[in-house]
This record gives sequence, C-alpha cells and structure tokens, in this order.
Amino acid sequence: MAGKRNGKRTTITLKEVAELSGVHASTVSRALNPATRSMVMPAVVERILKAAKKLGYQPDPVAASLRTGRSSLVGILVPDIANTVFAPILSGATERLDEQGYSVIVSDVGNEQGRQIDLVAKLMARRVDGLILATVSRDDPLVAYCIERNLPAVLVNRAETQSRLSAVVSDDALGMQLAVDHLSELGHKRIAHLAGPTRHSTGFLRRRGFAQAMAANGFDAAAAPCEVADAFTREAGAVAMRRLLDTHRGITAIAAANDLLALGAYDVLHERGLSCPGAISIIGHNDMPLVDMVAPALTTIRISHREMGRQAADLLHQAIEQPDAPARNVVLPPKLIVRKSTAAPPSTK
Amino acid sequence: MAGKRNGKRTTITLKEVAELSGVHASTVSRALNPATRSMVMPAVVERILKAAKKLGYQPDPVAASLRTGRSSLVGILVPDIANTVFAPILSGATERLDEQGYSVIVSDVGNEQGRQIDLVAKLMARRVDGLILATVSRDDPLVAYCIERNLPAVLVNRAETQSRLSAVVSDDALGMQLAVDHLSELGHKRIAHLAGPTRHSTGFLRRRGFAQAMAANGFDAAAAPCEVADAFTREAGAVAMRRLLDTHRGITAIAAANDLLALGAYDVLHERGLSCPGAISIIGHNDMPLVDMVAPALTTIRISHREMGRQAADLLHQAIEQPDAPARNVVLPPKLIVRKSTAAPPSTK
DNA sequence: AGCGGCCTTGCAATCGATTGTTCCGCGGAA
DNA sequence: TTCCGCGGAACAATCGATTGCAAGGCCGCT
Repeated sequence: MAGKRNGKRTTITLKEVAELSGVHASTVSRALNPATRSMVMPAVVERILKAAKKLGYQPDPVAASLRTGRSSLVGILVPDIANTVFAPILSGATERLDEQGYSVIVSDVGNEQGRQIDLVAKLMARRVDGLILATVSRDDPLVAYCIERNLPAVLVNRAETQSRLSAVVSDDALGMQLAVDHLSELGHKRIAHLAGPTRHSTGFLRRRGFAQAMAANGFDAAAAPCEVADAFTREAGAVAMRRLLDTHRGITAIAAANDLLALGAYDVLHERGLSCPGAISIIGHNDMPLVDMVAPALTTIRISHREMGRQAADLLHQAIEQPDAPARNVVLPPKLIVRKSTAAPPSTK
Repeated sequence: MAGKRNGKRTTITLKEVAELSGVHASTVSRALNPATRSMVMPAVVERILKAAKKLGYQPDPVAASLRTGRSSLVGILVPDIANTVFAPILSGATERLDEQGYSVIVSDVGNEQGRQIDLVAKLMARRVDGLILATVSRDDPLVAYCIERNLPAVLVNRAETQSRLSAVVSDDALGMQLAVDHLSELGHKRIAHLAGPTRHSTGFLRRRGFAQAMAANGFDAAAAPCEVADAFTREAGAVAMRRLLDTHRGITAIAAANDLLALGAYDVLHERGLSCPGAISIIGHNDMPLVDMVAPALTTIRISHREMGRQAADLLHQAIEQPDAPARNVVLPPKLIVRKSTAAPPSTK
C-alpha cells in the first residue's frame, strides 16, 4: 500500500535491486551508501549501481529515518515568513541546506511563546536533525529546551545573551557606529535613536551600540534622545517617532534600529510637514528590498541576510556532525549605504 | 537508538502505553485514533488515554508514515522565497495547512525545469501527501508528472492552460480592466502595456486582459503599444520600458503587468527626466509591500496573496481527501488602489 | 599442512505504528 | 442445551532500510 500511488506504479525497494543484481538487500544497502561502500567488492558495487539505475531505485527516506533516527530534515522557525527581512534568510538557508542534502520544514511561529515550544516538539517528533531559530529573544526558554533534548540548533539574526548555541548575527555595534559616524561627519549634533524592542538582541545591542558610538564621537550618550518601539514595524516606528519629536527639541538626525522603524519615521515626518533630509536626516538598518525606491531613498546599514542564512546552514551542519563541538559565533560586518535620506543639518541661526 | 537523543530520555512507544494500561499495542493504536476508537470499549479507551497522557506519549509520525504511506507533509514549490509576492502566499498557505495538521516542506526552485521535476521526485520519496505549486508555466510538464503519479497538487497564482489541477488565481482580466478603466477615466488616450513573460499565465492573461479592456474602452487594442519583459523583475521592466519609449510616441500612461515592472519603469523615467504622473502615469499590479512608500506612491491592482495561499491550502486538503473530485478553480477578485502615480494626462497643445 | 584472521556477503533483528486476521467468551435463538 | 454470531481484544504481518553478528572462503604464516 505504502509507496503505491496507483495501480501500476509500485516503488522499487532495496530487495528488488538485490534480486536483479543477485545479492542480498543488505549488500545493496552497503553498496549504495558511500560510507559503507568499501565493505563491498568494487565489481559487485558496480553491478549493484547498474541495477539500481536500471530500475530507477530511489531510497525511501521514511524507512531509513525510522531505522536510523535521522531524517535529513531540518526545521526553520521564523517569526514571520512574509517579513522582507526573514525571507532572504530563509532563502539563503534553504539554498545551502539543499546542497547539503537536507529538506527544510518551515514553521511560521506567530508570536506566542508556548506555541513555539509546541512547534519544536512536533518537529522533534518528525525526527528533524536540527533547527535554525530566527525567533529567539535574548533570554529564551526555547534554547534550554533544545539543549536539554540534545537537539542541534543554531540561531540566526537574533542571538541570546548566553552564547549556548552557535549563532550568526550582524555586528550590531559596528552597524550603529557606522550610522552615528556618518551622521556626525555630516555635522549633526543632536542625534536621536529610534530603538527596537529590547527583548530581542538586535534591539538591545543596537541601542547599546548607539550609546557607545555617540560617546566615541564626543557626545553625552546618556543625554541623547531615545525612544523604544514596541515592535519592529512601521506602525510602532511611527508611534515611537511621535514620542521622540514631542518630547525632545532640536533633533536633526535619527538613527533607527531597523528600516521599518525608519519608514514609520518617514510617515510621521509626512504628517507634520517636515522634510527629509532637509529638516531631519534618517538612517535605517538592514537595507531591505525596495528601500532604495522610497522617497527619499533610504540611507541605511546593509546586512546580507541571505549570507546570514547560508552561514547558519553551515553552522547547523557542523552542529549536527559534531554535536559536542563548542558553540561558535559568526559575526558578519554590516556596511553603510548612503542614499538620499541623510544630509547636513539645517544651518542653525 | 532511534528516538533517543541522549542517555536518559527515551521516547515512549505504543507498547509502553500498552503495558501500563494492560492491553495490546494494537488496541492502544485503535483507542488513540478517533476513526477506530469505536472498536474499543469506552472504559478501556479511557484507561488508555489516561496512561498515554501520564507517560506523555507522542506518536511517531515516521513510523506511521512508513506503514500508511501518508505523512502529513505537503510540499510547496516557489520560484523564489525571497520574492515579496510569493512570501505572503507561503505565509497564508502554511498558516492554514498548519491548522489542518500538515507540516510544510518548502522548496525554492530556482529556474531550471529539470530541477523542478527532481525536487518533486524527492518530495514524493518523502511521501508528501500533496503539493502546492506556485511555479508552473502555462504549459508545464510538471502538471502531467503529478497527475501520472496520482500526487494531489494544486496551483496558486499561476495557472496552466488546461485546467487539469485545481488552482487559485487572481482575476487577471478583471485586474487589467480596472487598470485600463482607471486610466481611461483620467482622460488618457494613449495607454501602453508593459507585459510580463507570456509563458506564465499571469503575463499572458494580463496582456490579453489589457487588450480586451482597451477594446471595451473604445480603443484600437491592436494598435496599443506593448512591450514584453523577459522576467517579472525591476531590471527586465526597465529594459522593456526603454523599448516602449524608444519605439512609440505620445504615450501618457502605462499599465504594467506587475509592480516590479512598474518600478523598473520608474527607474527609466528617472533616467530620462520624465515626471510621474506629470508626464506619464503608471499603474502596477499586485500591491506588494512598500509600494505605497515609493515616490510617487504606486497606484496598483491589489491581490490578496495571503488569502490566495489560504485558499490553495484548502483546495489541496480537499484534493487529498477526495482524489477523484474534479479540479476546481478559485478566482479571487482584485481591487484598484489609487495612489499618486496616476493622474490626468498632460494637456496636449 | 594446518590454523588464524581478514575480507566479503548473508542473515535476521530492529525501528514504531497500523491493520487484516484470529481468537475468545458471552448472549440470544432454535 | 447447543450452536451461531458478534463485540472486543490479541496476534502477527507489514512498511523499507540499516546494521550487529555470523558464516564462508581465501590467503599467509609457521
């Protein structure tokens, strides 16, 4: 019944290949597996390979998985597939994992924590070999959950505070430094930060990076205006931006923790009839698709999310192969992309 | 060995639940499956359920899959995960499939045809219960491949010429009609079409829809300027747009087959110092994220891709449950979204 | 010449759930 | 009272690949 989708076409099994080549199924198994191939005489191997090709044999991963406990499946947890930041990560990761022979089960988590653990439990039941997590907060119970169960996992984009698992992230401190340096060089004196949620490492580290960069540029970091958005969305960015403008005077430049927050800031400038970069310069973070098309084209810090996904795939592969190797952190360097949303501050009179 | 990730934690099997409740494993299996539960005495069912809960029993989908040939897995083939059009489709589909108890394997196809068939073969080996295809061209061998192998599949976004499989698409003819009507009402007389590749139903049907809509508005459809882009990308859109402007005079409005093509057209207007909508009005198709932020904000035809994904999931579920039911087509109505890229034509002198 | 060991292959158990078949015991009907 | 039937549960085969173990043959060494 299994493997038989209709009347005529039956899937061919190891045993059939064995019969055709006149050996036992176990020998076929060994001959087909590169790791055990050396146990079989070369001449026999060749005969078996020929028979397998002739029959069009395709191994059944389900049966193999049952026996071995491995599955060549990895799960990827993303907060939101449709988010233009996570899509390239997914894309890069699946590309590389595919090369390595894994198939990818994608889980869109939504936002509930409990659900996240449930999803992982379901993936474990499916015998996934490992997990790529793009969802974790700075201190996430999910990490402990995976470690306790010896499930290989790596983090991507967002890291956790303790580095218990391998992770690939952007250098958020450097990113903010590039941003602040750029604004400072343009002559800005009153630079504000539109921060992201601090439960995520990106929000937290970029905020800290902003403070450090301000200090490095000779500003009083503690006095620098800063508002925290509830989420990395355009709407939350707009809300925080309004607070920022309402409670602080004389801001001429804004370093946002994220492009969507920056776009939310754009919306508020529109509302209030302020020009960008005439009245206020804005710099984003991520360089997500199409931000070069908005008006004004957004100056931002580019992160190669696709590359991030690829590296995460590599790290996961290693974590699966060598479960006891120590966690490694890969930090990718971001890059300043200057467009039209930043300029010298309006001349003060 | 299998199911045992470390020393202490062993997964519990049916047999252990059976021992605890004093019955045979097969009885446990029947008691746990709602469909066969009636074969077991209610009192025994209750005892078994209690034991299962106590042990924290979780059925092994791999073993079940081996036996039954079903897997609760579905594959989704997309041309490009990172494409902002396909991401919401994926998102909507996974959301609904998750509710229905399926997990989703995502395959990013790239563009080679052969590779596509290989991927499907691999998915079939994994015993996927069905497929959602967002990749097919108007006449795609992949469709025949699935049908021959009795693999339930549905199409999304792009349809094929013969309706052999269920599909959910946008009403492309209506979309173009909305676009042309809008431009015509604004007073445009010389309306051009920036078409997409005609090997895809979207490119083909929108082009035909454009011609029909032009005729309906009293224009000579055959004489209307039209250039076909090689791909649904910004770059290809720019190339086609240059051809359009170089070979036709007096165009005042452009109906693009897709937002990315429209953005490519923006690029060309920039190059040539033409204003939009001052000199030329442009209308897109899809309403993908952020096109409200570009300058000028893009007037476009909105398609709810997320809803498309959801409906595709429903259709697939039906196709799996009733493999012999006839193919159904779901056509979603698109909607005109007026923004800033369309206006009355420049007054002719 | 005999024996130990290695190389190659076959045998059979195993992974865990599902399901066709068998078996048992009890109640009702002849 | 006996037999049939049936509900309910156990038994065992099965899905297909993997792998520890056993067996057989050949070679070399003493």
